[in-house]
Amino acid sequence: MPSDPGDLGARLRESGLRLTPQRELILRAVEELGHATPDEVLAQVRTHASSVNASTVYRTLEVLEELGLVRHTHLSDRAPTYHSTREPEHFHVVCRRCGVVRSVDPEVAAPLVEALEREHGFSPDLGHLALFGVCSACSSESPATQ
Amino acid sequence: MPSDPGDLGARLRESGLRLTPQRELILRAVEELGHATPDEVLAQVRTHASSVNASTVYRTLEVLEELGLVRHTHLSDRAPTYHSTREPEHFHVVCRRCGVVRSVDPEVAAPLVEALEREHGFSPDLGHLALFGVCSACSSESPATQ
DNA sequence: GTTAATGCAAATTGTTTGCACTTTC
DNA sequence: GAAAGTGCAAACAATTTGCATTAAC
Repeated sequence: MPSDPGDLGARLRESGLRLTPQRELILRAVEELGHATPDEVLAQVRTHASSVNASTVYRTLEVLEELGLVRHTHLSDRAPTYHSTREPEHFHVVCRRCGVVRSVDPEVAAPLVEALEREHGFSPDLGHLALFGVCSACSSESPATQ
Repeated sequence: MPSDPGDLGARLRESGLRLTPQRELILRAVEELGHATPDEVLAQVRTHASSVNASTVYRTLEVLEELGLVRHTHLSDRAPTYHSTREPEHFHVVCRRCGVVRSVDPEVAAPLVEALEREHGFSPDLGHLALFGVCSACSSESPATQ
C-alpha cells in the first residue's frame, strides 16, 4: 500500500506547502510500518534513503497530521505512534501484560459515542483512542496477576 | 477530603514499606488537586512543606499507584495526571478546543466493555481511559474548525 | 528569486538513576 | 542498627527551537 505521491503533493499545495523527498519518504515509512513512533519512522526512512534528520521527522509528522494523512495515538506511556489514515478508521486495544495491540472497528463503541453525545454533548474522537487492559490469552494464563 | 494517614501507613506496612512525611504530603496533594501532573503535585506539596525533591515525587507516585491509592491517566500529550482512588471510579473526556476535562461514570461505557469482552476476549481498564473530542460548548461555537 | 523546508546543534521537558546521607521501624 | 527512603546531581529520552543553508516553486 505505498503512498501515491500525487496525492501528497496535491494536499500540500492546497495549503501552500511544498512536496519534498523527505515528506514522501516519511509518509511512505508510516504506511509501511502500520504503527510507528517517530524513532521507528526515522529508522525505516533510513533503510530507503541515506538519511533524514530527526527534527524533520517530527516536523513532517506534524504537517502530515494537520493534512489528515496520518494520525497518532498513545500505545504506551512512552512515545506516540503514527499510522496512515488510509487504513479504515479504528481504535486500539493494548494488553498490559503481553503488549499485543489490536485494531477494533469503531462500530463496537457506537453505543458509548451516542451516550456521550446525548448525555454530555461530547463528541469523542475514537481515532485517537487506545484502551488498555488484559487480552484473553493473558487473562487465562494468570488471572490473579494484574 | 484529606487523606487518612492511618490508612496510608497501614497500606505501606502491609508491603514492608515505610510511612514518611513526604509520602503523606504527596498523597494529600494529589487528593487536593483532583488531577495533577508530577510537577503540579510538587508545587502543591511546596505550599505546605518547605520542600520535597522531584525524584521523590516520581518515586512516591509510583509506590502509591502500586498500592492502589492513586491512578494515572493521560489528559494531554504531555505529562500524565494522577488522581486519588478515593474518588469513585470514572474515566475522562477531554475537549481538544477548550481543554475542559470531565469525569464520566464508567456505566456509560458498559456496552463497549461487554462487547470487547464478548467479541475480543479483552477486558479494558477504563480507569486509565481518556477520550479526546469536542465538548458541546465548543462545537456550538465554531462547528467547522477542528 | 522568494519563501518554505531541512540539517544541525543547542535548549527544553519530563523522567530515571547512582550513590551518599538520613530516617523509619 | 538494618533497611528503606530521600536529596542531589548527573544521565537519559523524547521533543522543540534558532538559525544558517538548501531546495521547491
